Amino acid sequence: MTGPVLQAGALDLARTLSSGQTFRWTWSRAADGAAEAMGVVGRRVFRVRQDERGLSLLAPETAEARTALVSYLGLAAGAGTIARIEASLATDRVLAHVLPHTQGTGILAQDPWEVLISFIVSANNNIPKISQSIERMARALGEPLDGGAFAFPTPERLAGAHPRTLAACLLGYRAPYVRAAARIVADGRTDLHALARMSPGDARDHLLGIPGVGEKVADCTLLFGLRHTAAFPVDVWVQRAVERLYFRGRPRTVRQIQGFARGRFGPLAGYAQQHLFCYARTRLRPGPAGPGGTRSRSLGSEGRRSARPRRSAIA
DNA sequence: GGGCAGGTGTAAT
DNA sequence: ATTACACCTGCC
Repeated sequence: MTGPVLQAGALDLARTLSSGQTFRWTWSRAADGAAEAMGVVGRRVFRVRQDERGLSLLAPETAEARTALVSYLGLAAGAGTIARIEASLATDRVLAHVLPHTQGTGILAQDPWEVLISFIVSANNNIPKISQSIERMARALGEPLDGGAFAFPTPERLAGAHPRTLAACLLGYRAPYVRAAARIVADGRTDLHALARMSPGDARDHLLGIPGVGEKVADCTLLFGLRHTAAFPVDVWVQRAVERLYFRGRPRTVRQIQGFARGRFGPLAGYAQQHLFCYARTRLRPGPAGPGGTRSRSLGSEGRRSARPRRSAIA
């Protein structure tokens, strides 16, 4: 029996957890075909499921865990928040066509420390390897949890890690950045919770002073860790989507795209970014990928008639 | 086997 | 302020 259903509103669990903002969730197929997700949040190992009945927490079965999950999923402000935000975004002509493919994508309330390190690791990297590196860091340096899982390492543990340990996590040339960032946080030069109380601009400036943190990683930390929803991280996918959908495929600099996003989406830019990112990942992907064979190469505002190809939900 | 993957640091203009 | 380049590593 699945436990009581949570008030998820319009949240789409699969889309949210696979939208590139977190790297610690895996998927499995339940006996009845529904997708179940397992992930480490803080010191808890969550098992979550979403089907026709709604969203349910399979484990841990405690009231505290339920509260923590609701908070983590960004539902603390109320289950209707996502629907309201999407209604607002839909007033944008382009997003109105994007949203049918991406609706339900929420923004998680993650630990800014974990977000910071995860996105330092993400630089010039690919998603499977990012997940693998993070998993190895947890296994090597994190607190053991139930079920053979491990918590994300603390700043102190990561700062004190032997270079060989970090090398075994396949961090490559990012290892010194991870180490330096961990030291800065561990010794208090950066107080991530204090950053949460600063203005987004000041917090961003501070983050940019951390080794391995450029504009993209700083904006990801602002958005996913500090919940500054005006932040607009521009990665290659978002850049691609904005150029295609808003500039007729003409190249734009990251600077131009940031300025565009700020003016066009304002305080909801972060949400717009999530939808554009998901859209690009599922529909603007060049070349063949996945079991379905070749993907459509057609780009731009055409090609939005058929249902999107169901990506196998394996993280 | 060269290129690429959710960028950043550095050295040049 | 902008541009070019190298970069661990696994995968195609």
